[in-house]
Amino acid sequence: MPLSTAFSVSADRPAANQIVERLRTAIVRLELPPGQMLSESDLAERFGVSRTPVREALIKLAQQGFIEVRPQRGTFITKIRPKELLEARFIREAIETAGIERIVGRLDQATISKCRLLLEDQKAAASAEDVYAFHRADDAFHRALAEATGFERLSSLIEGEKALMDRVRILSLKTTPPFKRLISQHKAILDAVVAGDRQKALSHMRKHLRELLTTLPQASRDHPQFFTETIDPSSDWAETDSGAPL
Amino acid sequence: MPLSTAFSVSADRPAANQIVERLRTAIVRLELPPGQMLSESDLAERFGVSRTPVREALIKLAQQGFIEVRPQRGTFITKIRPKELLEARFIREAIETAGIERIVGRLDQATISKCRLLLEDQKAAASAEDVYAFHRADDAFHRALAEATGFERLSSLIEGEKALMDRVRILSLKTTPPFKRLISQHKAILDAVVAGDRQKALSHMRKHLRELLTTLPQASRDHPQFFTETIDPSSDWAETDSGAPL
DNA sequence: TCTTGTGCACTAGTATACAAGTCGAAAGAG
DNA sequence: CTCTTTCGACTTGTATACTAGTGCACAAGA
Repeated sequence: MPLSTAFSVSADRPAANQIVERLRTAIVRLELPPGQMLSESDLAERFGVSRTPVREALIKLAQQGFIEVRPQRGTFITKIRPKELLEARFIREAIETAGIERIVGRLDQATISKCRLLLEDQKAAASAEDVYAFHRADDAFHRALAEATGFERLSSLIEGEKALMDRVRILSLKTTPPFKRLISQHKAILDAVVAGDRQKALSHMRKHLRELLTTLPQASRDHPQFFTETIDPSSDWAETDSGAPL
Repeated sequence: MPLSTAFSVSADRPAANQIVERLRTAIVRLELPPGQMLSESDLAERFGVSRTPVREALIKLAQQGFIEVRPQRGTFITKIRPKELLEARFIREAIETAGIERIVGRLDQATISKCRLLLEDQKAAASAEDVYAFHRADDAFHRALAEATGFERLSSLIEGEKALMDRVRILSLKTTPPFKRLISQHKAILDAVVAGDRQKALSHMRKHLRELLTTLPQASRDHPQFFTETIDPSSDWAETDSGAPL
């Protein structure tokens, strides 16, 4: 979403929700760069609505950590905070491995088929070099596994943590997309879960998650304006996982 | 907060935030009963402000899961959903045990002192039979351990999950407060963490968390109007933990 | 040149008015 | 009595106007 683009909202559902979705997508895709200031009145004009629904959308996005409202000063796209991403990874490892524990060897056939289909989607997106399609399929794969636990909020929680990491993921997918590696990791996780091999499933999931931010130091140096700080790859920034053995 | 009470907000900080805090406290303490309808205009009148800040407060509370907005119909305090509580417990077990893994044997002296002080607070509150004071000290204890991981969002995440369980906790604390049991569990967790006994610390934390909802079936039968469904204690409702051994 | 003040253009926060949908009670027809 | 219809009193959603605070440009003074 270039900063000058005009959008319109449909009348059949609340404008605020539509604005949330559009802005969130634009933020995650870095079309709205971190640090960028947002003007409520400007957004209202571009969306063709009044300030009220825009404000309500911004409140929601602020609670999700995507924007920061500084009273009487302005509203800004949050810069990427490496420490926050490491936390998100930690939290995801804790939750997603707990989820694995719960579903290993107990996946129903429908979920297995769904996951295998999503793996095909990922392969297709990788061949087409469609970063966003791959991204969507990746999300859906993790969500499918989370939903298989029978816990509804689990997937939305994971999605929230994922979203925080998405901007860096987009950066790295654009430069050096490790499509094949990610796909094979997903396949390994799924196979182990289906086979009921608890240790293997856990270890694959842990490895998968711990690798997600390997591009963080490089990205923070390539785009320092997007980050609150740059990360020195030689430092101990990676020593933030659970410490559990793979 | 009885339904007819009038409140006022101070002018030195955003009204919406003050309203969020007041309503949240009232909801958690069941002063605003689950299922109760809230009127924006009524709240505005009682707080002495216009509908706008009230609406913004309600949006935030809705995102936190405390209220539900049904367009053109009304805004309601959410009823307690047992399944949601079991999820919250599952998530807490995943996250808090991961936190324990990270801090076991590595607590600094300041944190240790702080935690011991909070244990004293809990004892004092138990003696005084002050449910809310105990509740606050309990929150602070878990938060202190979470913050010791060095991860800032961890404690706020835990607090969110705790808050969902708080209404049931308040119910059980009011009828049969297991103060002493909770305190000794806290002490056992802390001692094991300080001593660096990983297995013991994990097992104590797991046990502590899994016991938190033992009063859920009783509470759901005593106050069915607060719940979306009642829980049969003989059912397998408890079989929702991670399955990890104690 | 540097400092200081002053005003203007911006910001978010709040108040108020109106629009659009929902539900129930009362009125009227059979 | 029963069913139907209509009207009105609610609800949340949105638009608009106003308030109060921030910061920057720019001019006036040393």
